[in-house]
Formats: sequence, structure tokens, C-alpha cells
Amino acid sequence: MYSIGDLSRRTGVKVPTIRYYEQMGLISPAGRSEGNQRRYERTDLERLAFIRHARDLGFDIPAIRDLIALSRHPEMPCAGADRIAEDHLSAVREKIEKLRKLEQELERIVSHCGGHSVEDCYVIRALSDHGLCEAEH
Amino acid sequence: MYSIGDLSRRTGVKVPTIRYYEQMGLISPAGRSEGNQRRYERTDLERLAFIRHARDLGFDIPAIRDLIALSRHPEMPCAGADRIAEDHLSAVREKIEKLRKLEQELERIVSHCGGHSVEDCYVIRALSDHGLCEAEH
DNA sequence: CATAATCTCTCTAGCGACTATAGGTTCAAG
DNA sequence: CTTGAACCTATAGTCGCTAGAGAGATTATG
Repeated sequence: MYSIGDLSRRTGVKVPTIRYYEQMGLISPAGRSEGNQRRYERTDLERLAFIRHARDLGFDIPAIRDLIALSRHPEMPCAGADRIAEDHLSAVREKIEKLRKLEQELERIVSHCGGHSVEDCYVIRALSDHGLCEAEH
Repeated sequence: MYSIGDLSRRTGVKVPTIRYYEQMGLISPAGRSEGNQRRYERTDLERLAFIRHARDLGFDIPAIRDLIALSRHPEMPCAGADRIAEDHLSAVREKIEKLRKLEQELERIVSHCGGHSVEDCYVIRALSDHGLCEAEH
């Protein structure tokens, strides 16, 4: 039997976050002590570790809900889980692409600025005048 | 004289967003028509275009506030603006780094999954068992 | 000039994934 | 039995908007 604090220390998930996950339906409401405090078992610990891991990998809460549902049906085909992971991977790749374009544009703006005063600062000028941009955005 | 809708069409910033920027102090409260509707001038248009541009480049609202303040003092040294842009660039690079690690891990997980059922699905197994991960996260 | 269509106004609430605070209760150690 | 840490619920705040309600203003058309 673990208290919510034990669970928190063992998984690295903060106490309020555990309660939040319960509210979001990622973990089922825990049993309670006589004084109404949450008491967890090993399975809850595993579930929470699963959630933490999925969050670290950037899955959002609805996706995690789906993954949990799938993981409880070992006999089902795993295409569903693959799909979720692949979709997420594409989303991550898209974000990277966008950020790389941003990076390039910012690099260009920053490196161009040899001015001494704001008047001829390339950073400010680039922001004021879209025509100075390389790419569309 | 532009209405808020005119401004919106000309800058691509949605009407409620313009009002939001006013609330956040990025644009000064506009003059009003007799019927209390906002009326803008060319300078407001330029200011809003500046903001839009900065947002497209990912600057957050406090940073934009600072950039605007700087742009109104053309005689000041531009180190401040450079600093803001450089800081933002570093933040973007960090995000990219994190996402690239995520991408690698997800790629590995997805590509390993040759299972047919959830029981031996690598996606689910990897989430359940941190030991299957390549990198720390 | 009347009416209809479109715009605009303010205010409030919602998104996602937490985090923080307040005010109170329970638990475990000494 | 007392103390202090951990726990409880409920609410509000974070960021950058977006959506909606209900009312008033403006503009275009007949």
C-alpha cells in the first residue's frame, strides 16, 4: 500500500498531477484509508509509470487514455497502438520542421545585425518590414 | 481610419486577438467612433503588423512588449533587441533538440513493432517498460 | 427613409496540462 | 499526546488566444 506521496516519489509524478490524472480518468480512483486518504497498490504504480513515460514521449492525455485502453486487451491487434504512435511521430516531425524554419530566420536576423543603435538594428527593422524576410511565414 | 475589421483583414490578425493585444498593452487603446467602435490609423496598422511578425517568429508577449518599447527609442543601443532575439533563438534551438530526441525514440519504438497483437506490441511494451528505452528522458 | 445584413461592443468561459494557494484533516514518530 | 509532515477539497492562475451570448452601431439596399 502506497500513499500518494510514495507514488509520487517512486514515479517522479507530482502529487497534484496524480490527482489531476485521476480526474482526467487516466487512473481509476484509488481506495481510501479510514481518514479518506488515497491508498495505492502495485498496479497503480505501474499504470502511473506508463503514463509518465507516455507523457515524457509527448503523448497527450486522450492518446494515453487510448493506449491504456488498448494495453488492457492483449489479444487485440496492435495496429491501433502503432497508429497512435505513428501519428504522434508525424506531429513531432512537423513541429521540428516549423521550428527549424524559425531557427533559420532568427539566425539570419540576429547575424545580420551589426548596428549600434536601435535605429539601424536589423532585429527591429526585420520585424517592422516583412520584406526583409527570407521565407514566407 | 480603419475599423477593427479592416485592421484584421489587412494584417491577418483576428478581431478578438486585436482586442486581446490591446488588453495586454501591446497596442494603445484606439480612438473611438461616436458609437464607441474602435477607429485605427496607419501607425496602428504598422504596429500590429510588427506584432504579428514577431508572433510568427515565436516571440512571446512580454518579449514583444520589450521590442516595441525599444523600437520607440531609435537612439538607444540595439544590444537589448539583439539580446531578446538571441535568447529566443536559443530557446528555439533547445526545443528542437528535445523534439529530435523524442523523434528518435519514437522512430525506434514504432519501427521495432512487428507484433500482431497488443500482447507483443513494442509500442505498448516500451511504454510499460522504461528499460526498453535508448536514451534517458 | 426604413429595414436588413453585417459589424462591433463587452463580458465570460474554455482550451491543455498542469501548478499554486487556502483552509482544513489525518497520519506517523517521539 | 503532541507535533509536524503529509494529505484532503476546491478554486484560481498559467499562455495566447478562441468562442459564445446578448446588445448596440454601421452600412448597403430597396
